Amino acid sequence: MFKALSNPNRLQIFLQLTQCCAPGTLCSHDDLNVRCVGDLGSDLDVAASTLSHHIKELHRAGLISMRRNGQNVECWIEPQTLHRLSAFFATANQEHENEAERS
Amino acid sequence: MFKALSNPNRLQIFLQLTQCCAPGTLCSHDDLNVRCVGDLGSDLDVAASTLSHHIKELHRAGLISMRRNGQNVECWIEPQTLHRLSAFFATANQEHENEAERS
DNA sequence: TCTATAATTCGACATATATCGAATTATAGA
DNA sequence: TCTATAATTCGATATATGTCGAATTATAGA
Repeated sequence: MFKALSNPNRLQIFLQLTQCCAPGTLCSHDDLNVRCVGDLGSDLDVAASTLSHHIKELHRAGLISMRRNGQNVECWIEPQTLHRLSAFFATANQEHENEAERS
Repeated sequence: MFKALSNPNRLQIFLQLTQCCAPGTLCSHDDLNVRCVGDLGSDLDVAASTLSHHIKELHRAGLISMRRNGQNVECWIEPQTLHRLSAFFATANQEHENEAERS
């Protein structure tokens, strides 16, 4: 899970899929951030094979889903995993909130 | 940041420091989870040198703080970093919350 | 059916990481 | 000052990871 996000290129891909709309806004149904593999790698400067490898890692970690659509393979965030991740840190943070305030 | 959490042993150390009290409870001032290096490695089955290395990595990533106290070096969670991490995923998750509900 | 594009698989290789043991440093206490 | 304990540093090493290019597969369209 964290291993999948530990590589800068993979984190970048993850972020691109996460930030589908303006921060704080809910993604509308048809505004879903579905991007094809090539698109995700367009500003990444890695070979296609490397890109494919990273996408696969993110998928294996359960962070993204993918589906072939013609020549393209579309990717999107796996919302449940994102939710679990969010809940995990929220819980951890709650216990330490009073400490953070103190500085 | 995520690289620091990507190693199972380091994640374990991080979790030990995070879970200072019952989930959902606020750590009281004097209940702060401060643990010395050796203590953190006691159920980890790695050499002292390896443990030291991992602690250093967590520190370099800003996830923990440390201070020498006599023979021991005490470690604790860096609450600000935990807060930022929590906020990051909370924001990301908010945009995808409606998707998660759909399944 | 042929061609172009998107993506994946595979093998090779350089670099990064995790790990250890030995030596060293810091400190407490006898 | 000597000894024991906690921790760190250092060098060595095995394994994991990121990367590439070439070959392959999947699909759309001419």
